[in-house]
Amino acid sequence: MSQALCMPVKSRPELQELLQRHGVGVTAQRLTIAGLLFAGPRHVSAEQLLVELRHCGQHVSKATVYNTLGLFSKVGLLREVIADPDRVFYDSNTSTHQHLYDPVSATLTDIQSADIDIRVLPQIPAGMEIEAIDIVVRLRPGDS
Amino acid sequence: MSQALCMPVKSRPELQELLQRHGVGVTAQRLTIAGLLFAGPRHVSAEQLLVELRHCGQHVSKATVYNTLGLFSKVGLLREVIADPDRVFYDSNTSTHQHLYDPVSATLTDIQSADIDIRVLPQIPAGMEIEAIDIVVRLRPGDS
DNA sequence: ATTGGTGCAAAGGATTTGCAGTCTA
DNA sequence: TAGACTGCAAATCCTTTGCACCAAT
Repeated sequence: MSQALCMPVKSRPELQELLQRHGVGVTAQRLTIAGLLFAGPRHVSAEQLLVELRHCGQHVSKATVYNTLGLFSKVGLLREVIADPDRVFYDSNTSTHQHLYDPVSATLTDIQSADIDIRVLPQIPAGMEIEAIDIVVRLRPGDS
Repeated sequence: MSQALCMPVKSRPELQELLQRHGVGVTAQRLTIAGLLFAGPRHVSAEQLLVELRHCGQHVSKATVYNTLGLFSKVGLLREVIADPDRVFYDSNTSTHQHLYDPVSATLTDIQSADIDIRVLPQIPAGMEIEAIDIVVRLRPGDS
């Protein structure tokens, strides 16, 4: 993680606006986390984020990391990705796209929308509607 | 769960063959579990299966349920479905198909292959190959 | 002052593991 | 009998919660 991502929080008014626009109260911890996540497209688990924060010398408690990731997801700043039974990943790219998953390195990668073409028209049970269509292409080490 | 599924295990030689064919040692507990799962297409979590076993008056320990589901998945008798961060589902239908997931009732439903059309051609990282393509259509209560 | 947010530690729930006893082949 | 399998409980790991303290309105 580059040093730039550890930059002090006050110098980033655009992050404050981002949180406010989503109805999220602005706090130092949330700005720090936002600074790490919204610097670009990222796929992180709570544990990974916690480690990054420690590397930056920032102290945010584990509970706050979980609460913040959950909150950000709820308001649409993040997208939860369920690809591994052992941990939830959070994707800072909330636009519609799909994923490649390598269970060995526990790494998610985006699939470019040009590389995937889905048409789903299942019968949805009465009173239900589609919330999302999640595709995970699971990888394994090649034969070669 | 119908009474028939709780039927004694010894009277079902086809299940013994099924396990043997997959290189799995035959034991009473595995036959009991197989009897419940392979009576038809099913989507169960470990906890649900444990409850069913109790209803049948069969006693299988929690550890054995987990171990057996893991073993059956490894040898291809079951397919793991990662749709909910809180529990793994096991699908007794191992042929290629996809799922609808209702988080409210924690219920998985098959999507008929006629109702879905996918074309994926992502760039796979060198030395990797596709293990599986998993699609989960996530449902929510309708607006109506 | 009141409300919301944070930290810490404890609680929770799913899954795994260690080990002694039991069953299969 | 030797190796595999099971049960039970304890241990783990991820995540949530309870509660006292701090910050902002």
